[in-house]
Amino acid sequence: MALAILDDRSYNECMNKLDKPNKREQLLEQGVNLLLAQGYHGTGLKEILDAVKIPKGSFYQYFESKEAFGAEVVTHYIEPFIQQLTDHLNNPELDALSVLQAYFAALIHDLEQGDFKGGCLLGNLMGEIGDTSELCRFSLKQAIGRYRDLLVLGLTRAQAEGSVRADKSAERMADLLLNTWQGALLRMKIEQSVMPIRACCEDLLGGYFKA
Amino acid sequence: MALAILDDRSYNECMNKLDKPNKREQLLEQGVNLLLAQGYHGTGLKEILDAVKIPKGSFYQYFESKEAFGAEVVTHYIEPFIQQLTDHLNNPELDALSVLQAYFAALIHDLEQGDFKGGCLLGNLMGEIGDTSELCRFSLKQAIGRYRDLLVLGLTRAQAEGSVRADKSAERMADLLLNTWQGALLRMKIEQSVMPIRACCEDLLGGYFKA
DNA sequence: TATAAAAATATGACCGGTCGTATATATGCC
DNA sequence: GGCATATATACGACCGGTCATATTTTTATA
Repeated sequence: MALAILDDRSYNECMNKLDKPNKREQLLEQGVNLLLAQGYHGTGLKEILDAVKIPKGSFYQYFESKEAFGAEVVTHYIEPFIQQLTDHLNNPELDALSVLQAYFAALIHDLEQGDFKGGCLLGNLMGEIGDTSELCRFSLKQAIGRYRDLLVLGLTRAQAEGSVRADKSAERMADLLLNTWQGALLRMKIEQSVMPIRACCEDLLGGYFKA
Repeated sequence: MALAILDDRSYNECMNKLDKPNKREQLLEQGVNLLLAQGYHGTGLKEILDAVKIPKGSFYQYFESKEAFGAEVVTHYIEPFIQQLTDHLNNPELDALSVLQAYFAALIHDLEQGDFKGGCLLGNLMGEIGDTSELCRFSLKQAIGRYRDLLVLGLTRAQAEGSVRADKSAERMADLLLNTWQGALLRMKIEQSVMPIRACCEDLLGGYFKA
C-alpha cells in the first residue's frame, strides 16, 4: 500500500496531524455550515456527524458536549473574518476608510450570492442561545470582542488619516457599526434583499462617520 | 352553582368570548414567553401546553401547526409594542423626539429589570428561522414593517417640529434606528449590560438624528 | 318540552423518529 | 498481552403530529 513507504514516525504524524485533527476540523467546518443554516437547536448532532461520516459514538471523543461544540464552532466561524479584515487593514496602499468600505462591500456581495441565507452565525446565536448557554455566551462575547477591536483599529486609523470624524470615539462608532450591521443582517433575511445592509454601510461609513 | 344566575345567552357568551378564545389567547401568551426565553426550536409544544393546562390534542384545534403558531405568536407579540408606541405618539403634550426618547428609555428600563434576558422576539426569530420558515418570515416582515412605519411617523413629525434633521429621510433613519436597536439587543444579551442599547439611543436619537 | 339521534368538539395515548449522552465492545499500537 | 482509542449499540426522554374514542352540543322527532 502507498503508506508503506512512510516510516512509523511520519505515519504517526500523518495520523495525528492530518487525520485526527482533520476530523475535528471537519466537524467544526460542518458545524459552522449547519448551525448557520438551521440554528443551534434546529441542528442535531447526527446531522453533523453524518455529513462528515463520523460515527455517532465518536463525537464525544472530540468534544465534551453539544454546548461545548457550539462554543468552539463560534470561535472557528469568526477566525476567517478576523483574518480577512486584518489582511485588508494591513494593506498599506489603501486608506483605512476605503479598506472598511471595501471589506463590507465584499461581505455584501457574498451575502447576495448566498440568497440572503444564514446571515451572521454570531448574530443568530446571540439571539438564540446568548442568554441560555453561559458557555456559548462567553465564546460569542470573545469573538465579537475581537472583531470589534479590529473595527476600532480601522476607525482609529481613519480618524488619524482625517477621513473619519474625530469628535466621536472610535469605540462608539465601532459598536454602532457592528450593531447596525447585525440588525441589518436580520432585516436582510426577512426582506430577502441586500438593501438593509447596503443602507447600513452607506449611512454610517458613507455619512455619519465622515469627517 | 354560581353560574345558575346566568341565562343561556349570557352563559354562552361567557363560554365563547372568555373561555374558548381565552385558551387560544393563553397559548399565544405563553408562546410569547417561552419562545422569547428559549427560541423556536428550543421550545416544545408540550411545554407550552402544560403551562396553560391544555391537552396535546387540542392544540391543533387552535393552530394548524407549530410553524403557523409561531407566525401568530409573532403578531401577538408585537401588538402591545405597537399600541404603546402609538399611544405615546398620540400624546399631544410632548414633542415627537421626546416621545421616542421616552419610549426607548422605558424599553431599556424594562430590559434591565429582566436581567437582559430575551431581548426582542422578532430579532431572535429573524435570526433563528427568518430564512427557513416562509410562514414566519412573512409574519416577521409584517410585524417589523408595522413597527417601522410607526417610527417613520414619529421621526417625520420630529422633522416637522425641527428637532430632527431634515436632510435625511425619515424612512432611512427609522431603518437605521430599528436595525441598530436590534443589533444592540443582541449585544446586550452577551454583555449582560444595557450599555449597548443605551448607547444606541444616545448615538442616534441624541446625536446623529439631531437637527 | 322530553327524548333520541347526529354532529361537533375535546382528549390523551400513541406514532415513528430524533434528541444528547453513556457504555460496552472492538480495534489497533506498544 | 496490555492498553488506549474508536466505534457500535443502546438508552431514556422528548419531538411534532395523529387518531380513535369520549364527551358535549346541536338538531330532529314526537
